Amino acid sequence: MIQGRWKLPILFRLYADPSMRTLQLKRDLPGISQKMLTAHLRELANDGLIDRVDYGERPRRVEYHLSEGGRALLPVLIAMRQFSVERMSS
Amino acid sequence: MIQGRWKLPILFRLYADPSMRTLQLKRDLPGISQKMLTAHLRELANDGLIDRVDYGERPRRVEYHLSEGGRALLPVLIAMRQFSVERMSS
DNA sequence: CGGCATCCTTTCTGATACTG
DNA sequence: CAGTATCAGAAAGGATGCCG
Repeated sequence: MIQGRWKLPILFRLYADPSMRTLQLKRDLPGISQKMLTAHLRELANDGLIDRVDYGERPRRVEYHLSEGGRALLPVLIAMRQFSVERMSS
Repeated sequence: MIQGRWKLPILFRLYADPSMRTLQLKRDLPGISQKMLTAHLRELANDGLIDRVDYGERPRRVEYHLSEGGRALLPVLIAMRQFSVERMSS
C-alpha cells in the first residue's frame, strides 16, 4: 500500500496536517505531478487509508484526510520518522 | 530504502531468522527471482540495513543478517505487522 | 480548482542462460 | 551455491493540454 514514489510523503503530510486540499498537497510536495498526486490519492483512498471529501462546490473543493483505518498506520509513520532521525545523527 | 517488490519480505524474513543463506531466502520467498533477490540484497546492504558475509568457501556460502543500522528499523517492521493484524480483523 | 487523457521516457521485474 | 549478463515485457512516472 505504501509502495509508490509519493505515498509516504502524502501520508506524512496528512499526518502533520489533518485536512488538506488537493492544491495544498501539490504545493507541499515539490516535484509531484498532477497525475501522480491524483493517482496516489485514489489508491490510498481505495485502500481505506485516507478519506476523500468532495464538497461539490464551484470552483471545486476536495479535501483529504487520514481515515480511521489510516490512523492505524500512525505507529508505522512515527517509527519511520524515528528511524530517519537516528540515521541522520549517526 | 524499502521501495521494491521484495524489500519488506526480505527484511521480515531476516527479522524472523537472524541469519539466512541466499538459497534459504530464495526458498522462503516464493516467486522471487534470482536477479531480484541479489539486486535487493545488494541495495539493502549498500543502505546499511543488512550485513553480507561471504565465507569464501566452495561451494560458496554467503549469509545475510540485519545490521545494527537495520535493527533500528525493527520498530517500523513491528508496527507494520501490528497494522496488518488489525487490518485483518476488521 | 481538481481531475482526465494522451504520449513518452524511465525504471522495475521476470525468464533464461551462463560462470567460478 | 551464489551471482552475473542479457533480453523483453510490464509498470511507474512525468509533461502537456484539455474539461467542467
